[in-house]
Formats: sequence, structure tokens, C-alpha cells
Amino acid sequence: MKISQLSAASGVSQPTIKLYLREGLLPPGAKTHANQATYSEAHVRRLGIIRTLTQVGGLSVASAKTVLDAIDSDLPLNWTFGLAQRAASPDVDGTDLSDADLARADDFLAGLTYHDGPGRFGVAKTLRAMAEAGLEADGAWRDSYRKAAEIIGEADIDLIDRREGRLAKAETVVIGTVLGDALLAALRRAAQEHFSSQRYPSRSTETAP
Amino acid sequence: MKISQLSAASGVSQPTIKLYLREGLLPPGAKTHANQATYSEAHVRRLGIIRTLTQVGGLSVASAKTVLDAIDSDLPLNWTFGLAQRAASPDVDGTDLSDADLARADDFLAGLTYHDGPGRFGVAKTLRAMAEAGLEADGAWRDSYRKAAEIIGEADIDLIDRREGRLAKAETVVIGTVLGDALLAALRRAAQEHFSSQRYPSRSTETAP
DNA sequence: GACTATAGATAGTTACAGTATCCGTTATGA
DNA sequence: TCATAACGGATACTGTAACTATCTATAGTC
Repeated sequence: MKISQLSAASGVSQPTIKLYLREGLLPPGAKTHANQATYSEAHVRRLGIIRTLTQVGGLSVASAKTVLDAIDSDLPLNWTFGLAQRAASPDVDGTDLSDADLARADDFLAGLTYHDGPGRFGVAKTLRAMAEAGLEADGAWRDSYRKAAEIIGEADIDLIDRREGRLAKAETVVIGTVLGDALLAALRRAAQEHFSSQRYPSRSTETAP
Repeated sequence: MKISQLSAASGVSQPTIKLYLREGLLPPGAKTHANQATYSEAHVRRLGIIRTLTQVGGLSVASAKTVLDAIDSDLPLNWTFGLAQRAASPDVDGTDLSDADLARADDFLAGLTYHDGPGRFGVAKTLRAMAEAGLEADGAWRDSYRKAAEIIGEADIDLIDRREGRLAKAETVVIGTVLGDALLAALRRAAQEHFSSQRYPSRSTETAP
């Protein structure tokens, strides 16, 4: 398969494929000559994953590369998990978080063991932003969110457990981490519509432009 | 309050404040002369919301303006909801979705009434991406996600119900829609860490760089 | 043997968010 | 009062990220 066919098969333009080759997201094709190479079905599949991560998951090309490298490597699964989480949650580090911010997060996370990482820091950062924006979340709302997160987190780990082999697990970790966020956000919108239209029946016909 | 004080009080640089004034995200100050104006505490608060939407919520300046306009307007709350959902979920429309894509989404959403909108379309788009990426989600995982989404969606609507007055409701809708996604993603990471470390105790010490 | 396609390099484009500079005017304080 | 600083507003610039276009020499094809 030549680059033109790879482009046609994947729906990605030739210059963009060359970009991904340059950046190392896509492995080079098998060289037949100094300036000729052939590509395989694996390249088509890889391009699909790249587009998924960047278009649906919103990852930058650089983040996508980090995550793809983690799939290919033989790092322990834990690391892959951490890398995927980090790639999918940009600029979440502990700096600029006060003790009070972290205490608020730890309070919210009651019942969950936590570690320094995107989870704890992200919760702290978001709760602080909510407080600053004047949205105080009451106990019932918080309990619902924590309960929902527990259900999801366990389901995610179960799903990975059910996979056979390191590669399958790693791919599930990466795709699941990135697309799970998108799916959850979309499901949340659907659920909001559902309960909103139950209580305010006009919503089903009145829709924003 | 002059622009320098507004800048100091909000932590936003003067040129950026001028940018938001130009783009209409921030209402102009009260003119005292042809080239003098004073700003109020409301401007500080407004700047906080703008930064929250753009920095934490990841909204573009243009999307943030749409959403802020919805808060200020006297549109029905339903519309504000739809606008906020749309702003927080970029390029989610029904085009390029096949009947099969929608059927898969509707199957997933079983039990929830759904309408055309970011929820249904986003679910369809994400599930298609998962299928293309070779991540088939089994029934247990799907049930968990739907259950979690129901809990969250209902909690969101309850929270809005408890607010008094249109403005408070509208602000809750907007902030909640945008920051709720971020909070949920962070909680999900924390929960994943929790269950992951329960099953693979090494995770607590082995962390990706 | 004319013509297209190729790999690889280099340069250009677009979109966006933020920054810097300039202008004439207004405020301030020694 | 008058020099200096700050102002509002307009314009232009910077940086970044993701593509996209063009070029060159070579290889495959009809």
C-alpha cells in the first residue's frame, strides 16, 4: 500500500500523514527503495486511533504521541494508566494548589483512597474554580457525583481486568481513558435533557438555535 | 475602579481585559469622560467567570461569549441549558452520523428519553469512535455508565431547582455544565486510582513520571 | 521515454489567544 | 501649573498548534 492508498483508506490527507510520520505518531512504512515505502493495514488502524485521540479525545498531537508510545512500550500497566490520565487532563499538577484546596478535595473524595495525581489535583482545581465562581455545591449533589464516580471507576477497572494480554489491556486503558471522558460528558447531557424534559415538558419542543 | 485596579483585583492583564471588552465578554465601564471609565466589583466577578470558562472549562473566547450572553439575556432556562451544552461540546452536530450510529446510541440510552442534541449526538459519535478503535464495551460497563449518568443528570437538575431566581439558576446551569464535566473527569480518575490500587497495590508507589 | 507518484525537506497558512505599542486625552502631585 | 503617569481605544505584533503547499530528486507506470 502506497501513501496515496493509505490516505484514501484512512481518510487522512497525505500531508497530514507525512506530519504524523515526522512526529513519530505513525511508524515509517517498509522501505523498498531510498524513496519508496509501503504501508500496511496496521497503519490504517493506527491512523484511526490517532484521529480518535486527537479529534474525539481532544488530545494534542504531542499528547497523542506520549500515549501511543505507552501502548507500544512494555511499561507496566500502571504507568500506561498514569500516562493516559495525564495526557487526557492537561496542565493538572499540584503547584498553585493551597492546602485548603487539597483539603476540600480530600473531603469530597471521602471514602476513596487517593494519591497525588490527576484525580486529586483535578478535583481540587475544579472545586476551587466552582467556589470562586460562586457555585457552592451542596451535600446531596456532591454525594451523587462521588457515587457516580465510584460506579464508573470500578466499571473501568473491571473492563480492563476482562481483557486478555498486555496490548489489549493497554489499548483499553488508553482508549477508555480518553473516550470515556467524552462518553460520560455526552451521557450527562442526555441525562440532563431527560430529567429536564420530565420536569419542564416544554424543553422537548423548545430548543436553543 | 480604573482598569489598572481591575487588573490587579482580577489577576487578568490589562491587554487581556481590553481584549474581553473588545469582544464583548466584559461590559464596558461607566464612562466619566470620552476616554475615562470606571469599573465595579461586578466586573471583577465577571472576569472570574470568564477565566473559569476559558481556563478550566476549555471554552474558546467566542464560546464563552455565547454562554455569557445567555446568562444575561432573559431567554427561557431551557435555552440557556442548550446553549451551555453546545458551547461545552464543540462540533457535535447530527451530520455525518449514520442511522446505525444513532441506533447504537439510542440503544445505549435505553430508559432515558432523548432528543436531538449534544447528548444523543455526542453519545453516537463517541460510541462510533470506540467501535472504530476496537474497544467493544460490554453490557456491564455500559449499564454502569448509564446508571452513573442518570445519577448525575438528576443531581444537576435538582441543584438547579434549588436555586432561587432566574439569574442564579442560569449561572448554575452555565457553571455547572462547564465545570461539571471537568469535575466528573477528575473524580473518575480518582476513582480509577482507588480501585486500581485496591487490586494492584503496587500502583500507589509505582507512578508514571 | 513521457508522465505521474513517491519520500523527504522546507516553507507557508490559518486560527486563536494574548501581548505590545502608539495615540491623543485626562488625572495627579510636587 | 506643569511635568509625568495612567487612561481608553485602535492597530499591529507574537507565539503556538495543526495542517497544507511546494519543491527536489528519484522511482514506478503506461
